[in-house]
Amino acid sequence: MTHFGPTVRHIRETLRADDRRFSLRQVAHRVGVEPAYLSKIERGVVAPPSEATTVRLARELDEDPDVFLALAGKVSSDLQEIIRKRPQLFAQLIRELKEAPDEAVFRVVRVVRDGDW
Amino acid sequence: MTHFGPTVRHIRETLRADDRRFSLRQVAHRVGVEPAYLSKIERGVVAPPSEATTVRLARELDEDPDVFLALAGKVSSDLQEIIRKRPQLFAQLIRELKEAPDEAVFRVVRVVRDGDW
DNA sequence: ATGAGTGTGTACTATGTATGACACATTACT
DNA sequence: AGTAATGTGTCATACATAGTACACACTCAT
Repeated sequence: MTHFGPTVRHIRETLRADDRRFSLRQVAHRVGVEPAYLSKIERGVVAPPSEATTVRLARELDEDPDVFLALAGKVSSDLQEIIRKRPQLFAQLIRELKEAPDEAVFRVVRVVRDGDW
Repeated sequence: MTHFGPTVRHIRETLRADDRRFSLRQVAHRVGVEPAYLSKIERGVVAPPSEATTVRLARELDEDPDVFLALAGKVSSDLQEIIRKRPQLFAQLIRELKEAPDEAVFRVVRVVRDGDW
């Protein structure tokens, strides 16, 4: 959808600059997919991989899994599960925060984290 | 996954008690699917339908689409899109609220709604 | 008793998702 | 120069998703 493949490639090549262990083949091997497949992913020849593979790839490249999933057009299944347990409550909250500036959302996070519930 | 089919059947049959227009066939027709398919859905013979069909079904039965989607094991794509635009922020918020009691989440909703952002 | 309306079984299909396997040409070391 | 490692093209596949189409048997109101 967005830039998933090229972004992955860029990050990997940056890491590779000072560590030869970040060749496509070696990363593919550690992530547990075929090199040809990772090659296609990075060039956007195929759609981004499954959630599980995306997360392993993120970890391997030391990136935030939620960000990688977002780039891949997905939302972590554990977040989805939380929402599904109280759909009305979370739907309302998330839609309410749609237009709110980052700072406002973050303030809410802090309120919740430090709150006395 | 959960009770999607049987729940739909129960709701439809309740509506049907005082309105014959809520037969399986007629609802299927208005929703835009084959009767045989809706029959299988209600009995759980097949998985819940697509997001679009689930929402049309919810509307037809006068139920909350987000709740129906949750029963179907899904999360509305518009919510997912909101999350994907700021994955770290929303991931943090949602995980933080995972264990919070309903009242606490609702208080947050109110704070946001009435807030001066 | 009959014709309309009802729910369901069986069979089929089209498209998408998520990869694997292998061979090949190029480039990088030693 | 020769070997090792690298990225990629082509082909194939297994499974999931999201339904349609048709025929059949039953019920129910007229």
